[in-house]
Amino acid sequence: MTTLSRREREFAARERCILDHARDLVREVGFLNLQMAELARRAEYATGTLYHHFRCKEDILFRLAAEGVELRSRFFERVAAWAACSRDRMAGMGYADWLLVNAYPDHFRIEQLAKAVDIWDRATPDVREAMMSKGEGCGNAILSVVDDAIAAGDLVPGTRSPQQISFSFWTMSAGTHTVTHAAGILERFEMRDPYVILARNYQVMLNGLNWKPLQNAEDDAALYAFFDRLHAEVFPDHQPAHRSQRDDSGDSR
Amino acid sequence: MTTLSRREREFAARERCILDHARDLVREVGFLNLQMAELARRAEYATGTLYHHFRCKEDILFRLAAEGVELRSRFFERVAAWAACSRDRMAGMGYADWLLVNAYPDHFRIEQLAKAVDIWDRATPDVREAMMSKGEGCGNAILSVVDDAIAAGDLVPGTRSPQQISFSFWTMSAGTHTVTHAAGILERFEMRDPYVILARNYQVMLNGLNWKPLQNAEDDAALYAFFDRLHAEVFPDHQPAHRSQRDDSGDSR
DNA sequence: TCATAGTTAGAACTTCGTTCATATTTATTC
DNA sequence: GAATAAATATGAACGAAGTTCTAACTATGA
Repeated sequence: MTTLSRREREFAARERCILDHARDLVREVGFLNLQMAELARRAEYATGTLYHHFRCKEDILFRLAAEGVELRSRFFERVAAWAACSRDRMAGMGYADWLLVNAYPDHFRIEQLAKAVDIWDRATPDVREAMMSKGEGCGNAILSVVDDAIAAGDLVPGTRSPQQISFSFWTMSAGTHTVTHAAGILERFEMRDPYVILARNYQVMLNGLNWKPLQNAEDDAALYAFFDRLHAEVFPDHQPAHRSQRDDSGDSR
Repeated sequence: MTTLSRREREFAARERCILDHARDLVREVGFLNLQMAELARRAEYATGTLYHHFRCKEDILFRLAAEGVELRSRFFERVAAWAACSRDRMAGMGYADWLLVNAYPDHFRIEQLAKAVDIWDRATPDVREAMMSKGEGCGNAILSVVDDAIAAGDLVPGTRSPQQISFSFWTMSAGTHTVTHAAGILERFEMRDPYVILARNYQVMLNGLNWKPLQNAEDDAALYAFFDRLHAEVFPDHQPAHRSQRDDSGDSR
């Protein structure tokens, strides 16, 4: 029993080691340029050993993607459970995504590549499934906020389903990631702090949906105060994503 | 002179042939699974011949992407030149994107893959640059509508730059594409007609920005009337992207 | 008809992802 | 504690696919 679990521990540790080195390598050279032999060399194992842990190269990518997706679910769930009005909680989702970008700067590219059909098809179905299921928390968290808003009377859904309302915010976040991380875009279309703009867009969208309490979407001071409050109350254990307005320390991507 | 231009014509025709077959193959098996030898076989040329036209596999992808990007620019420019109020022209951009999806159903995946860093880095810089420059019309068209709106007094930019306002709509469109085309997403999160939702989101965002004339974002009849008008006046030469409300023919997505 | 330039062909080369037979380590039994 | 068996690690070898190279071919012009 003890011996078995020790083996399991060692196996898990080795897997962790491989994944860590894989993450580094993906960041350095990209997934397509990642060589299994080089990964094995860095992790100090033989190439064959890698295949005792992962059935193919793509599975490694999916395992990396799963880690980011899971963290995002945790972040979203924290925001959904925040003791704040429904509007602030929805606005907080955009910020949570921003935090994730800081925690795993290259996560978006990994996730995007994993979901590109070409690579999707090559991965093992159960590894793929595991990655997707880690993301279920995200959708549920957002949906719960919409439901709360409707129940509290902050939002009148009208002809829209809660799913459709969630979809709206989802596309804004996904699009901001896409445009921000796509090669050669931001350089051309000069755009600073895309995630601040995303937060503003959330406010505009919330106002457009008549999601109470309405707020002046032009008020940057209020927006940064919101960031400060959200960070202090929900993510005190993380570096803030935003640079506080009166403080020039901190990082903003 | 004549001989030279005939040669050039033949060369161009061959290139066209290769690109057409490449587009088919990408649709069928994906870009990563596209084999140069198979492409050569289909186009009825030798593999070596392909390399007289394209320096590497990735360049083929970028050439395909460029065609879609160029068409989108043309679509956006048409909408920008439409004799309609600034708000309708901005709302029309979302519809133009939808038309593009119908014209080149697999374009988004191609463009997304091309812009993934891994592949981006492998392509020849000038082919990459050519693709990007085809897209300049898009940004300019959107920006011109924002500028017109401000000039006409339909929109008060406040603290936002015209670029930032364009960015908002851009992220919504890009995000809708991302979510719609990513493998395994829509199947899970059941969502019909994502581009209709995108159009609604445009209306919500326009209202949130207080972009005049304000419109009831719940009014689907008005939305479909807008689709009909836009299609009739700007894209009479294309199949409509939407299914008309009283007519069940036509395609949606 | 011959020389030249451009084009095509597909075999050979190269670079990986993956596999597999062998070596090694660990666990069990006498 | 040595011997056997099972599990695991190893890296050379394999095979698939992108790219290159050179010999053969075609068309043009003198």
